[in-house]
Amino acid sequence: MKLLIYHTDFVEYEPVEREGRVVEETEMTRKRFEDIVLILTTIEEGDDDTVVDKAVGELKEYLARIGSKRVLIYPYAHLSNKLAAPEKALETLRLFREKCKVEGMEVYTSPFGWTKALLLSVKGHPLAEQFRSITPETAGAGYIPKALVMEERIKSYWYVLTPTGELVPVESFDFSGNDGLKALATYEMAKSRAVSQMPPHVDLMKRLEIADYEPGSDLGNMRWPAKGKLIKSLIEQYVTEKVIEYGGMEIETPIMYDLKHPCLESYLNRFPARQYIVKSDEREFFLRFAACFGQFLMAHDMQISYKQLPVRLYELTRYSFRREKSGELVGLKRLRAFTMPDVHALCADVQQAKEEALRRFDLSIEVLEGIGLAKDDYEMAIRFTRDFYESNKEFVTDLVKRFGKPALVEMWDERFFYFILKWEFNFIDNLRKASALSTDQIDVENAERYGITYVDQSGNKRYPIILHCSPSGAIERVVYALLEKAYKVYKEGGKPMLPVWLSPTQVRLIPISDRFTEDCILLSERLERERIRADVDDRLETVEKKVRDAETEWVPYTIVFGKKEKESNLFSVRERASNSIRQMTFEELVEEVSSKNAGKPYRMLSLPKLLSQRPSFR
RNA sequence: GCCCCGGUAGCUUAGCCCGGUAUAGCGGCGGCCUUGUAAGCCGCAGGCCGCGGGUUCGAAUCCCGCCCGGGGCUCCA
Repeated sequence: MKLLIYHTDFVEYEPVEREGRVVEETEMTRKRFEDIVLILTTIEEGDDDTVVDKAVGELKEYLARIGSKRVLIYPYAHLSNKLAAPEKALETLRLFREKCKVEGMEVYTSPFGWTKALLLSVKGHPLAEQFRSITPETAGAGYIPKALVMEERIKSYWYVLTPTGELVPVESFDFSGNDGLKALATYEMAKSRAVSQMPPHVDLMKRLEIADYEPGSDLGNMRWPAKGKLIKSLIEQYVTEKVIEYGGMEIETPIMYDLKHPCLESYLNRFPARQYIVKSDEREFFLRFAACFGQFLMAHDMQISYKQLPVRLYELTRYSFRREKSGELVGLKRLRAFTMPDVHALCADVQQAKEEALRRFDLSIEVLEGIGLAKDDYEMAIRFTRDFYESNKEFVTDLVKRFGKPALVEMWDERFFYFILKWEFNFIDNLRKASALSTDQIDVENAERYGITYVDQSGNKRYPIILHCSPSGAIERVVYALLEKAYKVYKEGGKPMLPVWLSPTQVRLIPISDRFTEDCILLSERLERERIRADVDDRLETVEKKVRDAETEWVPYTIVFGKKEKESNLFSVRERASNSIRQMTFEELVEEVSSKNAGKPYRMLSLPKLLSQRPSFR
């Protein structure tokens, strides 16, 4: 049985002619109904009493939600290609009408067996259009992906787990001194992601020419002018280097996959209607929303011995795509196209998976630390089944102990997802909204789904456990976190800035007049040879103006260069972080900046060295 | 989809209630100043007031429709 339901302002129909041998008698007049629920009903082969009961139940529930009782039951054969025989269909339809009346609905009917002219006006609210498919087997709602049905049923139990292994129900945990965690708990448990005000990073990303909206693209697809691109590239490079150091094998895979690929179909159901679809001739492809597909398909074809485990595959996806709801997209926090480092580890068994997970946990903390986000800046959430916790308490506690702060726990009675454990680090922004940065999952399902195997000691093929980790989270989101963090500093009276290694201009040279521009250019070249990004503000502006502009650009070191500097080789270095002017030699300056760049990637400034030559991106 | 708010120069914006084709700052351009640590001075250019229609002698302003953006709600086929 199929029900296509419309909540309407009005419906009009008029019988035109008899269509089949089984026909109900009716008046040949036009009928109009105001503010009524139209139910286009198709009776299919095998529909019985239980189906009707279920349909009535669903309908009743629906009517309660929209607060209506008036229904027009309208026989409509076009929702199925396996119609019941007409006699049987009419009988079932009549039963349906009767049961609806018994349930207290105000039932109107249109005649079975007629071609009818139909005019309707559907109300514009979210529940106004509904579809139900009810079969004897399920006697349940169709058309809803399994994962979503399960998600509805999932009951979460919330706790806080302390580094000493105490598991406290969230409502009895004392959050004093753990304000960030409190914000996370509130945010998570409400399950709401909508944003109510503009977060401060949005203005910053535009003003600093880091990122901006691209009106010519879809929502959540950003443009990155030169400074932003430099910052983004540096973070990408840094994360990649750290993952390779950890043992990741960097690979690259396609961004689009066949919608009909058997392995992908069920995984796809996890995110119904959230993909971009690309049509190419007759085929349809979806744009990947994670690196999993490419890596799993690659792993499927690999020959792996137990001796090689864990095998670690790494890709930085540029991009992954998710068609997030428009209301959720603000600035860089949540995007439809994002850059995601993703490292999978294939592990022999749960024991090896746990050991590997700990390494990746430490890696994630280290990566965030290197980027400039300390443990104070984020909170941990960890999710698992009760079962897993009971038999792996020591491991779970070890994770929280390594984190060193209490963590929010979401616990389920059953395993609904493909993972048995998942943790994330959540950044809390200035609006007290949380968003996940690093994450790792222990996946016990996908190896089988994708046919990924390794050969064990006795020559048998076995399915590995797969860990899914993003050590930093989306790169764009890392930038968001850095900007939000800077704003927090500013709000508390400090000077907002990016880490020196990420600052596009690290040293700004300000010649006191154009007589010194040449000296500044030479000095900037010396700095560049030391892998320090320097530029020269050669504009015919006052020193004050140029200093001010350097400050509003968040340049970490500024040198005003004039006669004194030329003669003494001692510089007055204006340092943003300490808001002071320090006398330094060239060597001391190089030493200072280099120490902040140590262990981090370097890229040249991809902007004209002379500020007079630099166009504005906005 | 519905509700609320908005759309004026490259950017930020005044004017709108109460109709008379528009204000300022930044930025850009030109000139003066050759400058010592957060905005030097003078001048110039730049606007189909989101689009379409209506009312009116006359619309940025009032009315209707639409488009786009931000937010809320809701659905997450």
